[in-house]
Amino acid sequence: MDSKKIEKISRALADPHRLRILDQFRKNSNPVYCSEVHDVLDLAQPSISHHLKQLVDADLLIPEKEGRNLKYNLNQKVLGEYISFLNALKG
Amino acid sequence: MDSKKIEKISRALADPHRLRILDQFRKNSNPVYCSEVHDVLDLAQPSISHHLKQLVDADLLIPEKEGRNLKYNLNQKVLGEYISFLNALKG
DNA sequence: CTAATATATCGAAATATTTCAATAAAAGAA
DNA sequence: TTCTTTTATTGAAATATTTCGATATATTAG
Repeated sequence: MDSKKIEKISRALADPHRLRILDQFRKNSNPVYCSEVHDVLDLAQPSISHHLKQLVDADLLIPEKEGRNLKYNLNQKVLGEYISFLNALKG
Repeated sequence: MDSKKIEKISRALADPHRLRILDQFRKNSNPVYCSEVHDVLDLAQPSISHHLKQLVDADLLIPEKEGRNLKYNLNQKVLGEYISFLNALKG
């Protein structure tokens, strides 16, 4: 994983709302629905859309349409690669 | 490790210059001197000071004065806790 | 088709971050 | 003490991010 990608993932993780979104995956496990995120975050709809986009653009979440709804799966592969980078840094 | 700290560490990692600073630890191993960072980054001195401060404030680097100079050690404990958080998220 | 629901995009305001010149402070050298 | 070196702080400009109202798009229901 290159440095630009590490930076992007780190930035995606650097926000309290986005961390709460990710926390849903620990509580509910995959998948998490957009509407569930709406229930948990006290933000306007465009803001939630923005935050989910950051996570998808960082490849941390994989979106999938399901009719009118949108569900997200955690990208364990990318998360694992990010963790590997940090482990290598740790030495 | 609480959410605020995860956020702070993530933000500290979300910058190309700061990632290059951390890369020095992989190349040279501990400790890394402030002057070495200066040699590697093409930034004005106050900018380097700013970036090092972000890393220290996030507890990723532990500063130590050595005469006029300043050296930094990687905080492996905190880095390990951050990795643990990510592993728990990964599930 | 029309209405309702779910999500995305646009555009602008508010806020945060990055950068550097200027300056300050700390510490050793002369 | 005075000079030099090393790092930190201040203040301001440039840039990036977050937020939301308004609006657009997509999909299903009736």
